[in-house]
Amino acid sequence: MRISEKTIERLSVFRRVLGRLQESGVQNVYSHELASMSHSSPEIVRRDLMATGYSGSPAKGYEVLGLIETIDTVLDGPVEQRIALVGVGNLGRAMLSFFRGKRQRLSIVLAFDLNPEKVGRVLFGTQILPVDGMETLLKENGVSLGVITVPGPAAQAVADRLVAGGVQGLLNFSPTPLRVPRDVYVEDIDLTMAIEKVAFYARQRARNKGEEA
Amino acid sequence: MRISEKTIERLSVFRRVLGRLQESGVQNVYSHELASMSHSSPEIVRRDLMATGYSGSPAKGYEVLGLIETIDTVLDGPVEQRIALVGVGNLGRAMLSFFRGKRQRLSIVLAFDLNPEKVGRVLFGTQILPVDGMETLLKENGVSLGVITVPGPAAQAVADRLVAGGVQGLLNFSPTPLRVPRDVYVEDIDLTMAIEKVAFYARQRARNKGEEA
DNA sequence: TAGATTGTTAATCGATTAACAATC
DNA sequence: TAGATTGTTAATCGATTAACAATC
Repeated sequence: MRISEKTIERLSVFRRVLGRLQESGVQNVYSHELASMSHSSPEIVRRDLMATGYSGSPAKGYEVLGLIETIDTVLDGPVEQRIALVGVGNLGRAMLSFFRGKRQRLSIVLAFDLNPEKVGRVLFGTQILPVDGMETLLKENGVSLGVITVPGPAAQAVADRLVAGGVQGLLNFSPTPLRVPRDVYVEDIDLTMAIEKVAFYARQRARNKGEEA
Repeated sequence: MRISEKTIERLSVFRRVLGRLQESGVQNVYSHELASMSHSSPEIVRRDLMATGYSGSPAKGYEVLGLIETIDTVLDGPVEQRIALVGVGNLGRAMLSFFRGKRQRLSIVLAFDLNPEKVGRVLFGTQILPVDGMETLLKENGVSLGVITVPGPAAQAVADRLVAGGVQGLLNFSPTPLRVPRDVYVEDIDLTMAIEKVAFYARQRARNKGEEA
């Protein structure tokens, strides 16, 4: 079963909505309900849920609990995946606090920083390590994912070391497009771009609105 | 001229690459060069640049300086847009430091926080304000964009107040899908989702690799 | 002029939407 | 049974890719 990138993103949103439903004691949910709660369309919901292999019933819709388990299997996977974070600035700290205990099989186990003053401190349960023996530590700890929260100019060097340490996926917050081997997956989150995009569309909508009136 | 969402994203990446080229004293650049430096294809680059209305020449490619000016006109727009940030946690601080003086016509002018201990402090040149009179302050300062960096449960209430204050675009870092009027643009950045996506694809690629061998 | 690159048009691809039979 | 929703197939839409004439 091939699951598209967009489907993965939406499953993650559905998962969160389902979590809230479960807390509220809701046992079943229809596609159109899930759609309206997650800014999607019923068709999309049905299609995405089908992709996970989970089936609903025409009478009761989808079982919340079963669906959560199925989505978790898809998103989290059967094996544990360990994450290393490089760059304990504001953004790095945000990621550490965000991710503490969020997912069972997905956790940040190592945090690195170049600054000697930060090294040795413990932040959100994770000790900050020096970048010196990074490759060895990554391998020893079986780290397979990396989060890059260093300033732009340092990003490529960090990526190279993470890859050398055996990392298979990267979450890159630097604005630098990274060069990595083909079999390494990179997800870029460009904060500057995001706000520029918001600015552009807000402006455009305001203009359209003005033209309508 | 209608510019697609993806084109806007890529223009932002091109803009950054062009900035580095300019610093290096490069005056002209070909589509295939820009493509390889920004993880794109020459066709995409040509198409996106055409959308901005800027023309290259077969002999020299695109003028770096002229292109930068054109992209800035598209991304930044002709008028100043002011941003308010709500939630001065780790992520909020990261955004404040990130954005300080990055763009001429795009700046975070107000920062709000619920915590009385944080209120009054000055962070990265911005004074932290209480949420009490938010709507009035937003209007007085002509704020048109909002950045939401509060925990999930508080996000909807914050969005409502920002919209009431006249904001036309939101950058939402909370995992809560926001309900806003149609004419307000919302860009969601879901950090948990991002890392789940990386985990999923890294796992998938590792598996594909194993199957090939 | 020759060669590479540009702007432009046509073909392909994938994702979304619409339509409909199957199911509880 | 009737009605709403599901899984499935066909049609639409948009973006990417490929092909090619125009240009320096």
